[in-house]
Amino acid sequence: MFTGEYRYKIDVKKRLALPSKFRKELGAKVVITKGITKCLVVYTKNGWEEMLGKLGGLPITEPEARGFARVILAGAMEVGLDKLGRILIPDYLKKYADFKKEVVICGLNKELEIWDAKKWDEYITKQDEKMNKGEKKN
Amino acid sequence: MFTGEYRYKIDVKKRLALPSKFRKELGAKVVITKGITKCLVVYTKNGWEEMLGKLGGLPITEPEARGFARVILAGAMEVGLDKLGRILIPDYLKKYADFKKEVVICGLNKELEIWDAKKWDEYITKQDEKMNKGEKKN
DNA sequence: GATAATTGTGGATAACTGTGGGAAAAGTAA
DNA sequence: TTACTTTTCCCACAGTTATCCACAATTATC
Repeated sequence: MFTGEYRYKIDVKKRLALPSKFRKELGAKVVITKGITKCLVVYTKNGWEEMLGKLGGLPITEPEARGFARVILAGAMEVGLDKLGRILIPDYLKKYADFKKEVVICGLNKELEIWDAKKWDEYITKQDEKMNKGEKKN
Repeated sequence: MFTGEYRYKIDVKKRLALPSKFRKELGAKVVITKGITKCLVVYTKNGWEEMLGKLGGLPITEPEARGFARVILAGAMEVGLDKLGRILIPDYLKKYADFKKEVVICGLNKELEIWDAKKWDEYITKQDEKMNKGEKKN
């Protein structure tokens, strides 16, 4: 079970350390793919299998269904953790999520999400305010 | 299992490298044919057999289905990988998919698709936006 | 609080692979 | 045949990626 918010930097070689707390649970390989709100999602091997199961047998002749499969499958990349627990972020995913240098990794129970730090800050501030909007300003 | 998005160039001799990750799984020969949305599809030997099975399941008396089968079958070509993992793209397929120099190869579980890079970018950007459309603008 | 262990970050080196080009072989046309 | 184009096979090189290691800063332990 993954929880919490962690800040890391992507280095010049596009490497990103995953929180050391999570490494045992993540295993040697993970699957990274596109998430909603232009962030990335990291699945464990098992988590990914489950995800694939939901895709199920798609009718290959349907452009609509095929389009969906394209986004999910072509977006996904299996990446190995190096000896120090880092993964490589493929270019196209880095671009998709608009990563600058600093990112936020957050635990979401079964999976992780990776956000560009600035985007996360803005997003979470907004969410915090929404949650507290009934409260008086002080 | 094929996943991810890779960019390659077709050289002057119409050769195209397939992602090195995939070569073991692809084997020495693959089948390349026309796909939906003016892209090309690459099957492994086994994948192609399966595909043939599915085509056989279609009602051959239906002009629609028969047309589909014609395009796929008449479009198909068995091509071998050279020592460096490259295949030759036949002229008529190159024309069909409107390849300029740069193409995108994407993994779709059992098969690969090859797109002209520019076309892919436009397509996938649109799909990405669709996936994120629930998001509020600010 | 001091020492030891862990971990985030950056580099260096070695291996791999994308891409281009050349030579040999095979096909074509005169 | 000869001259010329096209295809096939092989290799070279540059740029990228993988692997290993170092250092500093943080965290844990006693």
